[in-house]
Amino acid sequence: MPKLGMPPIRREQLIRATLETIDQVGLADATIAEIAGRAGLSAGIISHYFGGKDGLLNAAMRRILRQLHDAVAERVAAAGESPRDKLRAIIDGNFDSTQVNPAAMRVWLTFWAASMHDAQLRRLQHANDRRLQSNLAHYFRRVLPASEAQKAARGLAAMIDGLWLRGSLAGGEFDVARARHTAYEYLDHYLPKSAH
Amino acid sequence: MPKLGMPPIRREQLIRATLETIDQVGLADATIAEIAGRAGLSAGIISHYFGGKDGLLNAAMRRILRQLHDAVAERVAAAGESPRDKLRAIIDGNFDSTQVNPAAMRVWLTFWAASMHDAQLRRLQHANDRRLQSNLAHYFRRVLPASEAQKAARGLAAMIDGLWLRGSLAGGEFDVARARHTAYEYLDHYLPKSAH
Amino acid sequence: MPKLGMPPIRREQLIRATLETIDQVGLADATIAEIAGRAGLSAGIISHYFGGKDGLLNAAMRRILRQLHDAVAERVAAAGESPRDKLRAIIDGNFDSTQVNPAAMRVWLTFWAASMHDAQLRRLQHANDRRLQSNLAHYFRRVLPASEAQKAARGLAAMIDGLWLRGSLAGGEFDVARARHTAYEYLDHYLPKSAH
Amino acid sequence: MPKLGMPPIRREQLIRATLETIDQVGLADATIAEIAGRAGLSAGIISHYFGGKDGLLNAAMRRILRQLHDAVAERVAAAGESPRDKLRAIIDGNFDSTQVNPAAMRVWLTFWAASMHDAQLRRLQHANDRRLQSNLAHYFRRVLPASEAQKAARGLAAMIDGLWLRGSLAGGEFDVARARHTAYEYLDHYLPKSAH
DNA sequence: TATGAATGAGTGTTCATTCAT
DNA sequence: TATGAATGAACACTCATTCAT
Repeated sequence: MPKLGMPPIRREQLIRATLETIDQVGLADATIAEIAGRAGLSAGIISHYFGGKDGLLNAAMRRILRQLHDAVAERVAAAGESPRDKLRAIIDGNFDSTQVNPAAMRVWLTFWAASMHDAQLRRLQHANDRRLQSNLAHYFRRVLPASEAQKAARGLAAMIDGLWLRGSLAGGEFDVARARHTAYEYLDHYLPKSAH
Repeated sequence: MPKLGMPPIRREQLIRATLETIDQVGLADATIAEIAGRAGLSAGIISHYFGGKDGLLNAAMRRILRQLHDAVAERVAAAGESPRDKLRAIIDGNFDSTQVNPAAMRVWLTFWAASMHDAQLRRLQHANDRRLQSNLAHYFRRVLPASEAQKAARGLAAMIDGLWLRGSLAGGEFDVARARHTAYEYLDHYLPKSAH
Repeated sequence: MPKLGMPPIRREQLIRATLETIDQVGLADATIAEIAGRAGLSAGIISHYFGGKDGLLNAAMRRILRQLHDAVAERVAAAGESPRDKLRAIIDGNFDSTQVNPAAMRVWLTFWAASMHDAQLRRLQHANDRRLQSNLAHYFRRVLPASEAQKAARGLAAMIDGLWLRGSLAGGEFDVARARHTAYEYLDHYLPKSAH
Repeated sequence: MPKLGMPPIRREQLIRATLETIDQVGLADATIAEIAGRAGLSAGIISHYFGGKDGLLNAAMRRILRQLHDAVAERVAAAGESPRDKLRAIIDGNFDSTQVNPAAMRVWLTFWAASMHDAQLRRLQHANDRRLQSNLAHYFRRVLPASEAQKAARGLAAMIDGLWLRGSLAGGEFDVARARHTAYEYLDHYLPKSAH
């Protein structure tokens, strides 16, 4: 049916329905019938577009990783040129409102847990981890020796993820201001005074 | 031959097998056949002793919560009488080696994610949260006004859980010394100088 | 349910139901629900006993191969000691009434066609082919040089299978007497006069 | 642009793709997507031209029956006028190279098996059987009394099909010369000496 | 004429649960 | 007390078919 250009629309619908379903009923109850139903489509179409449920979950996880990446990239692009500005932009991107709302965090934690026993999801997770760290290390290297920069990047990455997860555990609203403040302090502790 | 006293032994076997299974293959693949197999028992017995899979998972979660509780209680009992000693004992108990090894943390995170969409597990989770907080508040109240004590307890509880989860994310060994140090600092920040 | 000794009975029931189903509705419509229904059992039990549909079909094909083997072995054991007697017994076994009734032949032809595109079934088919031929060659070698024996065995095997299939195509009753007569003539043509 | 004359071309493409698919992957895996893909067309078109998959399979079987019919008719037309020449021509047509190559035989056997449980295909099969036999009987009647002619036709038809199937079972090259020789002998056995 | 998006019935399989022993 | 045979609902997936364009 020459309703051309449907594929990207359908994929989008299905990925959104997947994230919504995981948020609301959890991964264990996220059957393809449930997901397709929320998307207003039939179950069969999931295999048609994503090759199967695994493909859809994979695409859904990629989606939230990409949203995070985009949120960070935007802020970094808009930031000033100093390493400190760039690093603060990375922090801000990670605490973007698209990332720290309750629904997103529930989905994140779900994928996190799932990735512990699913090779494909773990790969995505690790790629994301590495990207955050190398991104941080890139800017630290401008003002710190290589080994110091690595250490600082590792520490800040852990702090960001830690604050992040601490937020998802709290259940209530994520206190962005406070998380940002904590991360900023951590950052300044590693930056040479001259770079402040 | 009735084999008196079998029930507690069987329950123990099955709960251990459940935790081991969740650690190794994940909750999604933790079928009762798999669990019973690891326990060296038949699948049917799970319904016999726990009323069903849900009952077993519930019991397994209670088990790890109780282990945490015991680890804390022991330390508190052995600690000095000052609020600071007691509060440090609570922190130490939470970072006990039975709690921060990779397997235990994997299971914890799994239950954490599951409790987001399972009413029974959520209840256990919340009860545990409240217990930690009221425990902390109890000792804070000895040296702080009620409202201050509440706030301090809430903050320290979040810090403990946060450090804890940050550790499970890191994947490697949990740095107990550092986590304890961070929590101690947080604690001293809230305690009046006179209580140090 | 300690109704001990059920497995072999169930397997038997299911294999019989499979052959009956293939005979009556064909392989394409031989769903596990249909088969299990004819056996008076639930569909799930097939995976339980045979690991899946493939396993059951495999077992069913093995069954008819084994029945053929047994029919031949019995006749050979009861036959006189001369190569001619043994070879005639092999022929007779292949045209045993358990093998040449319409239902059996329909199932045979079905498996034959299926084995053209199914690796597992083809393996069974070939193993059976080789067994028939080596069985024939064994007796031919007593009165013929090796290479001659091979050729004779190859020829007689083809003749047996050919008559057999010709029968299944005819649709009506298999004319055992005529098939046997034809095969005997073929046999005598290869045997040295002294061996008649 | 209506592209006049497309229908017959499309039908041809699809029938060929069907036979090719059945040869290579078997009837069970001959999905319409697979067939349409081999034809370089979309899946929907099959229902358009053949009303559905059944219609296509029907047409494909008709095709191979017609190819056989044509091969026979050609030879009969070119043959001498004696019954013996005509009958030999019918035999030759059945062992035409278009009929006895491995691919054609695999498809034949597949349809054969399928026709055992599919009313439509069985009808085609029987019509073909009857045509062969009445064709043979027609020429036998010139030199034999009616009842004798029927019997001879039935025998020769069975022999032809039998040799044919025996060939498809052998797996290797079909020995046309030998099959023809066997059928000729059978034929001469029934023909009155004067008709040789 | 031909497409390809979409459906939904049907399939094999898994698995928690039941129950006779 | 404990088994393991058996069930049946739920699942992901396949595929012939339909239909708007």
